[in-house]
Amino acid sequence: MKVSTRGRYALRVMIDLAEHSGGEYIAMREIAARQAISLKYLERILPSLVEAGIIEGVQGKGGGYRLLKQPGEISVGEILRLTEGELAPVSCDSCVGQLPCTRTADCRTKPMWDELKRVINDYLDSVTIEALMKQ
Amino acid sequence: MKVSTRGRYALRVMIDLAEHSGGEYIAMREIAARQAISLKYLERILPSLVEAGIIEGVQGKGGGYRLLKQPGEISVGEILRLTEGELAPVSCDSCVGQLPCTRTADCRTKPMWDELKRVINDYLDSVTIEALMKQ
DNA sequence: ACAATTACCTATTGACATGGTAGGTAATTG
DNA sequence: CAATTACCTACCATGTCAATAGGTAATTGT
Repeated sequence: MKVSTRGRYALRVMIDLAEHSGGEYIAMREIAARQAISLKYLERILPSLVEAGIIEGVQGKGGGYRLLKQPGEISVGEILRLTEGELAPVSCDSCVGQLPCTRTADCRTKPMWDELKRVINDYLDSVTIEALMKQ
Repeated sequence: MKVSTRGRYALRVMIDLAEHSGGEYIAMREIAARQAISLKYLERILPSLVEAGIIEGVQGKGGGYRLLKQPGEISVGEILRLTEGELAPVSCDSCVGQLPCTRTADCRTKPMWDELKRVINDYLDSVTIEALMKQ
């Protein structure tokens, strides 16, 4: 039941970008230094955020990254789903599709896991990067 | 962000015990067979539940396990905390104790993680074994 | 006495995920 | 020409998960 560094680092980058952006591009090297995160490691985390259209990366001298959306319009849930994968506490694919389920007692817990997933996602979707900045 | 088999198995055992108990003791071998879980593996999961006074184990012929509380008085959160450890999405001990925190941006996320933990625990504490049985 | 059963211990294994490190090429831009 | 992202491969060390295996001891009903 842990969120890994991928997701936590991504959040820190988003906050950093939001705080230091006046529209110009920010080199990832700066952020890596500021946040004390390996540049190479960050390099492997960011593409999913670019792909999703949340940030933009520009090559060349003076290039770097920039937010494409307002901090108030980016939710924590969004970032974590992109970097961590689905925020589901249990991956219960084993039951899905094959009915009747072979593990009765196990599937009796499925509605609860589904609801837990909903609770988690609802909360994380309600928090924005902007809200985090104001802490 | 996953709940491991330890917690999931423990829940299945609790449901099984609740369903098959008329006060008598149930051999763990029966449950292992019924739930298709390795007996040896179960043997290592149960002690924490015994220690917490949720179930009782009796040795000797005719012995086995039994619930010590009503299914309606045992919460899922309780079982998972005993078998999985603390249900916190982030173990942010690094900041605690040392002020001022060295990672400003990271700690800006702490209140959110705390709240997420609360949300998760609140939900899981609201669901009882009895409720699961009725699914 | 005997069989059943939990209680408790150690050790090992295979698979997988995590959290990086290292090094390179290509493309783009001021 | 230098800076910078984009994208790639490969590797590694550590830890966790999910068991498996085997044993001893203690307890209990019959």
